[in-house]
Amino acid sequence: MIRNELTDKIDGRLAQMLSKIKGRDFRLTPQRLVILKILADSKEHPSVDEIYQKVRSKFPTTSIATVYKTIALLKELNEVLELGFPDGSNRYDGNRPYPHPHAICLKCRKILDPEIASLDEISEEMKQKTGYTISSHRLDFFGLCPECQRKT
Amino acid sequence: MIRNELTDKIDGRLAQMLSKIKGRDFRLTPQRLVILKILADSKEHPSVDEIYQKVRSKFPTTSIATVYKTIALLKELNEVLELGFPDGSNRYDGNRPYPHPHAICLKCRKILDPEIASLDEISEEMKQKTGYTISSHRLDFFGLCPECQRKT
DNA sequence: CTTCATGCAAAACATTTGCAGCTGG
DNA sequence: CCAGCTGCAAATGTTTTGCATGAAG
Repeated sequence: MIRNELTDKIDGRLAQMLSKIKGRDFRLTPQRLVILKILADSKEHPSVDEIYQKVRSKFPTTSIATVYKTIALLKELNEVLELGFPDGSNRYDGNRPYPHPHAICLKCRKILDPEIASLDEISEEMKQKTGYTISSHRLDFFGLCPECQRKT
Repeated sequence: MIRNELTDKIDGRLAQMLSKIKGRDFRLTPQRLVILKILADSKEHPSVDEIYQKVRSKFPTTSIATVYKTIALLKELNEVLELGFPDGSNRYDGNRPYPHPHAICLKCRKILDPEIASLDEISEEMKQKTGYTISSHRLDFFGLCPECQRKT
């Protein structure tokens, strides 16, 4: 069996999701399992429709309501991060379900998750200047990815 | 005539919007002027519906389509910042129509615009790590405002 | 006068909900 | 078994669009 850091991490995410599901009396249906797998390995930050199409390729009668309901469940369990956009083109990250910065290409919509230091500093400064308690954040940078820069 | 830094700034924003409007062959209707004024002085980051209600108190026959169309125009002219949220509760800032950080209360939805240093650093780090060109960003912190903390 | 803007209603979307029937545990 | 899930369709809520009428410049 082939094992490496990457597959271990994905398996870890799926296992984590499964344990949360079983923790309460939620059920593991075949459709749900497929959706969990897609999201656990969601480096491309898929949209609802992309998830829907993938599930249907395995279970053609699946309804989009099931996809939405499963995502809603995972959001409740804090096992998926929702990246909402004003135009409704929402994207989901089940691989890193906690707030983190994104680089978003305005042309091809590719999303990267770079590691950025010093976010804690800003968070602290924010607390002090506003008096708000900070429980989460959203940090997105918009521009052109290297590939789309070349094509322009 | 009473003048101070604040009213000057607001008047400045309105004047800026008006000059952009007249710059091309866009027309200045009474409804449009009211919407511009509301947005130029939008420290509360109003929603579409809040703007709609205010305009209707002055011009009762105004349609919500006109509000949407005017906002779309201002977005094109880069004279309003749209803060979109996944649940469709979008908010607008015509006072500072450029990207800047927000502190958003999860309970009462009050939004503050604190001045935060060192965002440029992060932007630079982002460029270097992703290879993206960065043309804009979005930085929101979510938590409870001081008032809602007291009530909890 | 000649566009462009308004206001209305319909359309377009994404997402949610209600419910009968199905099924995982 | 039976509570929870699925799939369908209808409902919801927001934003957009088409078009006839109205008004800014």
